[in-house]
Amino acid sequence: MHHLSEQEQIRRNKLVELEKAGVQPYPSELFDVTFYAQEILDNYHPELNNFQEVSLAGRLMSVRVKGKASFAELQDASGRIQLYINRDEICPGEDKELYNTVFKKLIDLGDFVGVKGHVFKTMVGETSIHVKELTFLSKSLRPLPVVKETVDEQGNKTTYDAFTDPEQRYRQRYVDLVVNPHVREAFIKRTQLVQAMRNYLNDKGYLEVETPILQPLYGGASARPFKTHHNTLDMTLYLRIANELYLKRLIVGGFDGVYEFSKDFRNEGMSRFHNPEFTQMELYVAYKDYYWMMDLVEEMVERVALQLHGKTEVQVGDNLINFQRPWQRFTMFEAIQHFSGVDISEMDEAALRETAKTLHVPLDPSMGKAKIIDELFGELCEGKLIQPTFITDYPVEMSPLAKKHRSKPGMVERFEAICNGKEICNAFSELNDPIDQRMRFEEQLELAKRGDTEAMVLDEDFLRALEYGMPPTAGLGIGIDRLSMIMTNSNSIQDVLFFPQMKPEKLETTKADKDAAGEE
RNA sequence: GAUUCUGUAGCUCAGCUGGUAGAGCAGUACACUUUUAAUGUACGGGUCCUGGGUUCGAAUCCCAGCGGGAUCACCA
Repeated sequence: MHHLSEQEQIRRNKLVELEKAGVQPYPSELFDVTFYAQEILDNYHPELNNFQEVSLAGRLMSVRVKGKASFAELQDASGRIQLYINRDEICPGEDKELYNTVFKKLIDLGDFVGVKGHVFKTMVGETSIHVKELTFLSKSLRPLPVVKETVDEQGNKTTYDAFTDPEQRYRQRYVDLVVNPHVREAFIKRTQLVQAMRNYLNDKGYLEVETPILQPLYGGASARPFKTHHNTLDMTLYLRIANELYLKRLIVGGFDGVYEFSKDFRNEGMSRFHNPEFTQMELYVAYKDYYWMMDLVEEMVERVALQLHGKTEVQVGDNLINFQRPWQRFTMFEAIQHFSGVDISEMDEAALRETAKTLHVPLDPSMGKAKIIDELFGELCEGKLIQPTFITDYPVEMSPLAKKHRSKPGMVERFEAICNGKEICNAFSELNDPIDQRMRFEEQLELAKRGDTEAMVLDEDFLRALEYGMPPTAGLGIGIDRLSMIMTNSNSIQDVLFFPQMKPEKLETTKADKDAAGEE
């Protein structure tokens, strides 16, 4: 138990006083809610005389006592609406305790109440609930930050004492959500984004599936995994870094379109674009290739933008991004030529190194040809690609699960979509030649031997599946957090994750902490 | 991981070249029956992130640590 502040102690005292006054601070029975605040604000018209019997519940966010009548604001899941509470209306008889003691003394900002009454407009024109019945629903023992707002004649909002400290906002997201309505909006948009994608994929007839998160071998991406241990089996398990290899097994098994929204885990650095656990949507469709998949991505993302914003344009920082089809398409070489003026498509490693030097792109001596090309692209192009753009045809060395290009030696049939200077998806014609796949895995093993901690591991069972035969397949991975950042104009991944990963704060040690420590 | 900024009341913040800690909101008490950042009067509230050091004296200066933000590097 932490040390109680003066205000917390006062609220605890009020809890006792409420019970003495015969008011349950945490009643059990349901409270029947018939309307949301926003519905009333949107649809109430005095001449229609509508909303004459309403029942709402929520948190009291402000109270202005004016003697025997008071104004308060009730915040429910939809928004805020003003309450008008008149002493003699909620206390029709001789006993005025509900108003004088319970409402005026024992109810605090943040407490949950239910109200019944009718809607009207005050003299200054504010749509309000004329409260006839006030029901106490739940006591709040900690004071919430009090954020105030004014709106001038032009409709410009000025906020006072906004709750802005990022650390507190992320650690106590519940508080952030209560007092910062824009935060709630961003998360609703994220959910709508996922729903729009799911609806799109379901309309196409693809099957949403679930594959293991705890895996004996990790694969499908180049990344370091989290490692854990299963006690009964006494074996090491890894948290998945991607779901690619399991989904392809399902294509082998005869499903011809499968997708999964998956939490993946990568044991790597954190930044405003990286959280240790993040969400991807991966999709695999049989008998298709990467050109087909590009069309799908365009259509799906355009549809997401339309569903979230009602238009294909989305403001992201200083950029207005337009998701309308078709998107620009560049091969990697074309993109580099476009932004640097240099055609590197026929260059060997030495010439590439020379080019990098003249373009001031720093290189590491250990980098091979493919890595240099990737570096050139990353340095010269990626940040400049603001409008959604497909970059196609990557060096084979960097894509061990992608099919070799049908006509360009040394390349694979792969594309990424870049938007606002960042990758939002990665896709390819899937490698389904089991002999080629085995060789690619073996090359990864070589990389690992040379110290590459992110090299892929060889998955015998996956190869066995491929040997039974997998149809030509197009595969896609799309970063949901990244796409959410764009669609909600968020500058940090922490703004699209309810509970971003943080170092533990100093709270009193709990029993669970001690147990966990004891087991190590 | 590097650089840099930052940590003071429940919240948002001031606190200068070191001298017993301040404001607004929130809280408490009183007044006020259509107010709206309600208003008026009075009052209470602090581990100045933690630990060392310098000093007669540290929120302030120095060192170390912890948390957070931003930028950069690796990665989705």
